[in-house]
Amino acid sequence: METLEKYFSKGESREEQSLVKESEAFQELFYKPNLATNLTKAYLVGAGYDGEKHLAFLKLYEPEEGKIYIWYDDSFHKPYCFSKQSIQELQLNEALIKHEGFEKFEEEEKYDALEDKKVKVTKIIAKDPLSIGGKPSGSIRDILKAWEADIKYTECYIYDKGLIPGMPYKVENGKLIPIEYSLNPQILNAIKNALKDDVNNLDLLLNWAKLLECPVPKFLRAAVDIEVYSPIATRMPSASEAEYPVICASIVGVDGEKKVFLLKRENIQEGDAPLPNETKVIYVNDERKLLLELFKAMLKYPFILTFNGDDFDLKYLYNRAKKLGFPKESIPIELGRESASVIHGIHIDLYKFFFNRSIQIYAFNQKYRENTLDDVGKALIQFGKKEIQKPISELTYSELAAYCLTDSIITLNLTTFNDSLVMKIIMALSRIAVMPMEDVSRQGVSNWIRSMLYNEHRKRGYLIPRSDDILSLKGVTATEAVIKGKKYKGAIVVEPLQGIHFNVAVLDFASLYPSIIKVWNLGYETILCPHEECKSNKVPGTPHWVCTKKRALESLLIGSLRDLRVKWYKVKAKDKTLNEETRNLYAVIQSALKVVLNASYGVFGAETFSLYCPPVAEATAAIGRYIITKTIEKAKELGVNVVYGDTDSIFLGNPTEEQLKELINWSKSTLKMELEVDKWYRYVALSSRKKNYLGVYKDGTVDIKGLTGKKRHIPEFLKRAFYEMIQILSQVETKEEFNEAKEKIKKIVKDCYFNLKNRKYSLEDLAFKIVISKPPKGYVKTTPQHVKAAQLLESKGIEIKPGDLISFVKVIGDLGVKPTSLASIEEVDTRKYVEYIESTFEQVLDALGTNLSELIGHTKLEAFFEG
DNA sequence: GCGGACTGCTTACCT
DNA sequence: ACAGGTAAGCAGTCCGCG
Repeated sequence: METLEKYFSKGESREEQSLVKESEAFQELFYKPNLATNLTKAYLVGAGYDGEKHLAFLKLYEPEEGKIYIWYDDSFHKPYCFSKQSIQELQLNEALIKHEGFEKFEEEEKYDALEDKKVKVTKIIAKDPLSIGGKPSGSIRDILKAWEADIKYTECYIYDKGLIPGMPYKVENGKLIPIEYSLNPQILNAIKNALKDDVNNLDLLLNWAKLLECPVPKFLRAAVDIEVYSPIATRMPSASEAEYPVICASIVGVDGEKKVFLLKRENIQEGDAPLPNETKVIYVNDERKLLLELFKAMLKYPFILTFNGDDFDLKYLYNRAKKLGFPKESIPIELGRESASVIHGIHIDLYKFFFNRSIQIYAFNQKYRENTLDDVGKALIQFGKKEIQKPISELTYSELAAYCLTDSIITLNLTTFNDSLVMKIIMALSRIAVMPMEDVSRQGVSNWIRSMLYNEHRKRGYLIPRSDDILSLKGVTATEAVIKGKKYKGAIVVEPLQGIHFNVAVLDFASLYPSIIKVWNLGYETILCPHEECKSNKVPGTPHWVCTKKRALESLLIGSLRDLRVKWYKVKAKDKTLNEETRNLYAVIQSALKVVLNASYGVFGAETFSLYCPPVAEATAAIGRYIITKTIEKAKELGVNVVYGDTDSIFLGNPTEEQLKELINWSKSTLKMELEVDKWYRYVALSSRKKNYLGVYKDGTVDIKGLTGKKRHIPEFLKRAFYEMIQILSQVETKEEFNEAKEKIKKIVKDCYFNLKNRKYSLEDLAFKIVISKPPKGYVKTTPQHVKAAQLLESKGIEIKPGDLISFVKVIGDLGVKPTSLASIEEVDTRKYVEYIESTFEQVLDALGTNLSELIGHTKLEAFFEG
């Protein structure tokens, strides 16, 4: 049996016994920033505002030393906003003139894109950011109609100085100088060549390429995790109260350092849970010492990673340290309203990053479904949380250490796997969004796009429009949505032609909506523009028109990013002549671009987007409908059988190469849209349902879309039976072979039914697993089954939070359901499960031109087997 | 008082 | 806090029924 002895660093642990004089110990933690006076190469990773010095500052990361340097603004840049009133008029505004934060006026000329004309504006300069906006009342933006008054000051600073977060800079005698990155001539030529069709915005495009191709440094980082004592096992201690002691903390560095700090408590056994070899286990008698040592260890790493550190770990540490009498300056943590930062560097909360829906779907292809460290870890690095059988507070020292350490290891590894993929994505997004890493990793895609567009406005001297002005000028939609309560009509789904179709080509438009925004010049300034002569340039299917005189910034930016992704990064990511590392890099960039592009249409229809402009979104969707409709017409004209289509794709039954070529060329020349062959199926099984099909590729791999058997809430036993059926269908090559397949499917259904009736399946197999999206009390209109189950769990004292996965089985009785953990196999309502078997299989049999009753010869499974 | 038709709610999915 | 469209199952309501 191994004991913890070997992990002890004997000397250190003796030292722990006698606490150094406290004040001296705290002194060690007092943060002394490294000031940037001369640096040869450092990356811009953060920005802030120093309230005492009244100066903006930047955080520059020097990767050779692994240190962060602080650089203070040397231009006396001040926060400001704009007014359309003249200085003379504003002079009469007493509240403004006498405002304690007001400094001075300056006259400026800006381009007002909403009106398409130059405007004279007055720049109202303030002494500090809060005076512009942010005070509970009486900020300058509250006393008059102001423009650009709700941009975060650090962002404002970054845009004005032309800085790009994530890019390298040097400092010479205190002066900050960008390090120009130039593309190597070979790459430059290759890009030019790939994009030769789009010469008009080549410069913009090459500028993006420079940002994206510029190498990313290695980040000296460590993951931190803590465990807190809790008197009630099922309850998470509150981070704002920080009532209970931190009993364990771990820190795992990318340099291999692994430390676990354990608080000595009474009646806790050492235990014999194994730990990784180089782990340093440090026991302390005093919780203050534990925090002190952890803080000291954190200070060595400029980048601190956590999983939910904003809301828990760092928040808890900060509040706990204060409670234990730490002087404020000795706590290397600062709490914001919704985040926690580390004073000496950068804190990245990976929970926030992985929780981001766009990241989850487009960057990681829905590989993880729940937003727990366990689920994300298992999905991305095949490494889940340590399983524990007891509450945290009852674990032995070694179990606790192993548990806590594992969390930090997973957290760190989530940023190291695949050649630090996650760090690279964050850097790429940081550069595209012109937003520091800490913000980009916490905020959603609509804020990234906002920041990208704001920066471009500033760069070009555009006045950033107020949301209410956009809305009052261009807030109206003209189409009616199919779904009640939606703002406008969306995409078309083609009625599927039920049955089996062999040799089906699936064509789709590459990035349809971004292409539309590019080709049709869509943006808040060009839709419903003020020019009489543009009014005839109508968006099909709507009364809206689009400007013919000015190019919209959105169209320009989204268009160039789209071209770069489709024609360069996507192609290079698949280029087998490149080595794996290079290909990977291209893949990372293309997926970051994908995340941004996929949202670029939706944001215009999202009220929370600061450039919200519903007719832009409506026009995009309308043009999409026009394009797919015209394409289907053309295909039919060419004599091709269109069997299905959805939004940007059409499924063509057995087309000739000639027909495909003609259709693709027609699309390019007539619609200005790039249509391409995306997939080629050996056969597709279409039921009568939309968004619901099974496609088998020539090599036998299968695409399953929308079928019940694939949905993640369905019981495991049914999923297994479903996939057995898929396995059989994947082997079918010809029409004739379906008969044989049907026989095999019949057997699967039969087996499934008998196992169910004879209660051969475990409760786990029978469990439905449904996410509860609100707290159980939040369901006032109806009480769905998973909520009933959740209520039962709550009555047993189990905490249920939004986002939890509720596992329940269907049972006989009034409620009809029970949580899996509280049910027994005898009370299972098999009839309900039989209905599920029926409907799951019917979906596929429907497409095969048969059904269960035909297959089995009876109308109901039950009747057939019982009879 | 009960069952069928209907609407609305909720979740999971597709593009 | 990116959008709209679709499938499925269940909850709840209304209506007819001497």
